[in-house]
Amino acid sequence: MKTITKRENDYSQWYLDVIAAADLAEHSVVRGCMVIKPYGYAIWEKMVSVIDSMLKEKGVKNAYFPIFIPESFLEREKKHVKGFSPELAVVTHGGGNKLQEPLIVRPTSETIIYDSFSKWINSYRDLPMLINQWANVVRWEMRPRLFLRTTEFLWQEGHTAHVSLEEADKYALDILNNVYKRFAEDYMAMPVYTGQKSEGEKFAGAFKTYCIEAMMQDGKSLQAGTSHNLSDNFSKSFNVSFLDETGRKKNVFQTSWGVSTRLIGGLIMSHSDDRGLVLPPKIAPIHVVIIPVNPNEKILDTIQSIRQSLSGIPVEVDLRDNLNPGEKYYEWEKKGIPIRIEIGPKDLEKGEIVMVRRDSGVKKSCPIAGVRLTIEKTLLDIQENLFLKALDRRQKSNGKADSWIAFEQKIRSGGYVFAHWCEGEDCEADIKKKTKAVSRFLSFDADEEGGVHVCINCGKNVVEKKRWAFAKAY
RNA sequence: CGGGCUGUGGUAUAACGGUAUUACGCACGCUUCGGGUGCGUGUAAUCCGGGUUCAAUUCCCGGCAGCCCGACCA
Repeated sequence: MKTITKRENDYSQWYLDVIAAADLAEHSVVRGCMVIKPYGYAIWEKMVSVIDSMLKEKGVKNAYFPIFIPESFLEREKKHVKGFSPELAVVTHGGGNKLQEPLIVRPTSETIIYDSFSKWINSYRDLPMLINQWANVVRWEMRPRLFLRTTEFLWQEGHTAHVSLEEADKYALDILNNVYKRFAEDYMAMPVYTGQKSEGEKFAGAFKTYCIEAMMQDGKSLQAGTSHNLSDNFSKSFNVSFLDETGRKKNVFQTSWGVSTRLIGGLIMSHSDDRGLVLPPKIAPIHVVIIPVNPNEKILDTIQSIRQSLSGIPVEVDLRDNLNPGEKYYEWEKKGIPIRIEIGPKDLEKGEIVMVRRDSGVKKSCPIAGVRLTIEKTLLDIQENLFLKALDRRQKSNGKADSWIAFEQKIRSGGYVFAHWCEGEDCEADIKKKTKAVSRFLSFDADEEGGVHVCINCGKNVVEKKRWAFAKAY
């Protein structure tokens, strides 16, 4: 079996090793695509079910739209098509004939959904319209990376229409803060910053792009989710309009927002160690694995009763007789199962089991009688511990810079660097060229600083009182 | 798409241009079982297409794919 070891220079290899060892996914024969294996998919299903119910609580309805988008649809919004055209997969033939108009395999569904919106929305009474789609999309990226950037990926894309720009903006932020941030932090135990993207990093066609952004263990930042205020950019080109209370025709204001299978990449990069994956309980498909040691009938009976007392908690009992206990320990550790229970003759004599935590590796005996309570408490504790560990790591790698020299140095050592910046697109490109880092966000939580500030790179006077976050990114 | 490295059973590896090595895995049997038991028997491979050669895993060209570095990005 592969030994997983994190080294500075082949972090990517470590990441791939974790994916392989945990049996999450593998490369497909199709360039840039991946096969998500059952265990990896179970994690995705868990994410889907949580996010889906959070969205439904907000009144969002699920729907489904075609995978094919007529080329002319994409061309209606100029910035949109310009942003996406380099990475489109195009279908030119169907039924053995050349198509009159090429069909694009959706890279995102704004255009085809807004075509429907234009038919569905007539009155202010139809608003807000809140639609979500769970789907696959295709973007022909230059450099694919399992989970983080694959040619085809799974996601949810939400699309809403509102009566005013203010309402749309509020909604985009509501999803960001109350769905995405909450999911990332409370379920994935992955601390995120919320903020706004720079002009250069904005979604193609958006008025404003908001994001949640997480710091990975190797000091790079991952955009884990985005929410866009599209203003009326798309509704103008797709003629999505309504009559208001006074009978006046107006264009709607729209939002779109999405998270993808990239979240799984974020999960791996946030918590995994040299033994493999580490899953926060709220995402783990299995919470507890029970491994009998030298099992006899009595032990099997005890396991049955423990299992019953744990009803409602997903438990797996590993009864395979062709493996040693030790081999099983390694295997389940690689898969990131939060708690392992060992039970053998010696434990049974004492009326105890051995409980081992995946996050800390701490091993301890506890009485069978109170096992449910202990497990429940430990699961909560693991969930919290993983979040705090990740938060602590982020805090330690954070830095501030007030001079270019300090900026360059801090970028090199990884983590976020907070600095004053002029927000110029050319300036951003220049910073990227010099340091490989880009602006990640203007944090909503950042403090406004008084006094006069100059741009970290070009030295121009800066109006914005908050510092931008810069980092290398995926 | 540019620069670098690489492509051999399921995985990891070996082979001066000459019968494709070894380990793990997998299957079966026995043996073990508190952190990767031991033994035996089996199973299975040169990315694709050209070229040079009596002979190509090895040399050359092209393609495809992976990894790293740029540009792109959820």
